[in-house]
Amino acid sequence: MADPPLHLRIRAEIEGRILSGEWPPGHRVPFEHELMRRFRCSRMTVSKALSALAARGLITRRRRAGSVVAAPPGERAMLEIQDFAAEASRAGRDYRHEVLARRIGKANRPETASLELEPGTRLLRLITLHRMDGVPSALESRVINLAAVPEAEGESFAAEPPGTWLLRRVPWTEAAHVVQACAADAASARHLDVPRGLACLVLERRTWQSGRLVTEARITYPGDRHRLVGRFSPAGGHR
Amino acid sequence: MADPPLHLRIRAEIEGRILSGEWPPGHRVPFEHELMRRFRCSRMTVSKALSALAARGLITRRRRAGSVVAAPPGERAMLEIQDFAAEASRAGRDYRHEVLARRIGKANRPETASLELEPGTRLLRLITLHRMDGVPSALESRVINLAAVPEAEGESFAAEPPGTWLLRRVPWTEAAHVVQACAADAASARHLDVPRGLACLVLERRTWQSGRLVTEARITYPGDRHRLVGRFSPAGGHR
DNA sequence: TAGTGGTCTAGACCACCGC
DNA sequence: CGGTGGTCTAGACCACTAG
Repeated sequence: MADPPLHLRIRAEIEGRILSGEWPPGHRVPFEHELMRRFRCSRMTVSKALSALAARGLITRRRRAGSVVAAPPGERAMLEIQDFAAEASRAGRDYRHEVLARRIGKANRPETASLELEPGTRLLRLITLHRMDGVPSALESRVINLAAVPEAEGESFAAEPPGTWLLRRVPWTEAAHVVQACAADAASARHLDVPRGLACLVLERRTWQSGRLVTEARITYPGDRHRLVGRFSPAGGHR
Repeated sequence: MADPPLHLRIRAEIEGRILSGEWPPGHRVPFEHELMRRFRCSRMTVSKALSALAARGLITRRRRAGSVVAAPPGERAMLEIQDFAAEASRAGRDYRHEVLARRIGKANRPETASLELEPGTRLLRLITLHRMDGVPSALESRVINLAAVPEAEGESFAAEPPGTWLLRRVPWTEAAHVVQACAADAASARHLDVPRGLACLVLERRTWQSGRLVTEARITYPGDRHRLVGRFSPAGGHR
């Protein structure tokens, strides 16, 4: 009859009271020994349930004071960023890319500042056009830190676009994103085959490994051909 | 000398090997009893460490087969969506809003379909303009499900914009977001005081409570005045 | 200072599942 | 079948901190 494990039932009960609003932020959660009595179990079991809730940010636990319902987090959006090839194959479309430019140079002044690089760091700069069924769907301008990914220097990125190549190869520990809308400039409009000035979605992504910048990408999507979407729940899961 | 708790040290060691790439996806993590011997501790302690890694999606645990390093997730962007008032106060700017339109009506056909509502559901429709230091910074078009939030019917939203009001009042369990770029239409351009056709960032957010739609908001930002930003690590934390 | 949560132990039984 | 992880117990000591 008690198919779900006890610690999950304890967790679900408290979670329900918080998410339903019955226990508002600041409300004190029962002490561990109270829950032990109520559920007739050992302290480890209630501790497991409460720790899971704390890990998800639903409650705050303090010694002596007990646990209280945490303030709800600020609003966040979790957006999926599809790999071009994966997105295309799911949609049953043909994906191709072209490397429009590829050159190696040293980080210039603004880059050393904004990317927090050592002066003189060697960078691989790439401009790549992504096509779905032959139609230009995104223009990517990317910088790869050759000090972090030396193998990239010998790579032409003809077979695999740089984003996919890096994702397979370099385990990243941190990423930052900026999303904004921009009018297509002359060069972007030409490559994407859209009118100059068209509203475009620009996604900038920087990726670090243990504090060192691996790559920065600036991807321009024609606004009417691309949407970033995501669905998730406040504490944890996305789907 | 062992200041960090043992279960955290076990977790950190395994985490390090995974994130550094030393243990690629599919690599078998040592069995619990191996870790018990290596760290000279009880099974509960190693189990706690491994469970935390599994909860973060870094490993997959299977009976009999042991634990293996999980495949890295697809790329995701976690973006902060600032509350207007909070954002303004942090930046030391003056925030105000005006409710441009407010009316109650029944869900029309496309809405019942796209929002998964019962036909005839009563909706509160709002159009709100947000200003920073007097300058229009966002135009919001919102629908509130009065079946889910009946108190909204008597609310004028003069003192507090609807997003903030709802966030304080309604605990939500699920949200979906769409971000895209659009050219400002005539009405948006007029309200936002920008040229018609300007590239704008459009954020759509739908929020549910236990499967029932609470609200849908479509917020238009002039593209040159707003950026969505976010920073996070692959397994868990954002900051 | 007393009571809370944080950590840890040394067992135990069980469900699952690859061999 | 046997070994794995999943769960749970009944204790223990300690660090922290509100009162």
